[in-house]
Amino acid sequence: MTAPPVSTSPEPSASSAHAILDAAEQLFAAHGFTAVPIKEVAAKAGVNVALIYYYHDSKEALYRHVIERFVGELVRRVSAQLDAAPDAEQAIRAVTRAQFEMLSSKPHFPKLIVRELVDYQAAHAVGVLRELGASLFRRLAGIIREGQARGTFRPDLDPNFAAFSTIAQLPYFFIARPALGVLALGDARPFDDSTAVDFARHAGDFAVAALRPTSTG
Amino acid sequence: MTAPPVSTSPEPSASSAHAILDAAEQLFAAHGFTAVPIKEVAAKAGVNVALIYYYHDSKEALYRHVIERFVGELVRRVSAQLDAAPDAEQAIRAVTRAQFEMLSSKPHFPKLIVRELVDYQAAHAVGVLRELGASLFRRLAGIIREGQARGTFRPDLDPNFAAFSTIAQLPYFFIARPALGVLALGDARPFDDSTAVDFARHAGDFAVAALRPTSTG
DNA sequence: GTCTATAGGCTGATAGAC
DNA sequence: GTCTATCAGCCTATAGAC
Repeated sequence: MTAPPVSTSPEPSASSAHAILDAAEQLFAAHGFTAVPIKEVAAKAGVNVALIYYYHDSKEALYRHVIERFVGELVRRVSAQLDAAPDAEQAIRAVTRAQFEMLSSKPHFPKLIVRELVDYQAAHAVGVLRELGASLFRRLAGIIREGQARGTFRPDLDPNFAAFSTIAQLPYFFIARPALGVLALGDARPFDDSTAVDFARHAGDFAVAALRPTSTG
Repeated sequence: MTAPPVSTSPEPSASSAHAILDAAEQLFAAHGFTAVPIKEVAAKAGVNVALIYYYHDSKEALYRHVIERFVGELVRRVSAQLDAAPDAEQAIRAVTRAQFEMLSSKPHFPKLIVRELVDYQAAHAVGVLRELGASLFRRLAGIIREGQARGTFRPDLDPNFAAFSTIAQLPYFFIARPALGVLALGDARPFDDSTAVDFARHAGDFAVAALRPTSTG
């Protein structure tokens, strides 16, 4: 999870390349693409501005590379969790758990994703989103559909919609987190980490509860 | 809902003031605060740049005024829907319905809200968010808590969390909408309006299903 | 209230030395 | 690979005429 020690003989530069991507990822997530001058990326990465243009054709290309890198990691992590789930209900919980691990280990991820979604019209990451969709979203929807066929899940919910309602909870929680203290408590203090842990468990519970057949019908 | 005809005798300027706010609202939502030059706001509003500084102290002040205006309207609309709901289950559906009406009548709203949330740390709208929280979120959580006390809702879910899971669905749907076609269908074409109507109904169903007691426990 | 004209700073990007 | 030096353009904001 931490940056691995890089081979020091032929390409002593690879660490700079990583540093640039890391700095850009954090800054773009925190303040947005246009709000961050490359000068600032360079400063945070501890390199010169010109070096960024050595690795990337333009500021926008840098942004695209950042998006591609982190969406790739997101796909890998969640896929691994899904592979290990024994049944449909466990799979639902596995998805929210994987989301939580991802979001809390890299707290700026949801911001980046959401910024990308909001700016989508103008945007960069279509190919990368297609990959994300194929490997994750459709897989989750398929699991729900299967559960419905076997009778463990209620049949009246649309599987695509249910999948979306399931995955929407945690990203939106992390985005809204700074405002949540105000919303729920009338207080400016943001929720602490244990609240996030609790909400992650809740998100699994909520989705499973929605998918189970009801007594009242 | 449309701009009301303004008194034309003493202040013929009020229409310019409105035009500026309208233009800024749309542009900031579509492209973000830093990405939009005031020059562009002026052009879209059909006025001169200097006039914007006549009404607003700075670009950031203009942004704050935009946020305050539309959050006020959001609060008013959702409150009205909640007032009319006869019972807890209807109230849940009323919230998602009000969200849907708001979001589809002003499609750029969720973008603005989310941008504001993402940029929150640096941010502007604390007071306005507190108002939103008091009148809407806590009211919804209270309704859920009441339903639990009466036995119509399952008691094991946290009322605040359940309220959040409920309201997260629709904003996130509208934000992710341009990507949804890709996610679900592997196709770049975005969902049409009837899909949004269907999802709004689903969001109510999903939340109510999650809150009802289950047969399996 | 509304405009024209303009200042001054910062930004993305490149050329070229090492 | 990495840096120094530099430019042209755009951006926020103001002064002042009408």
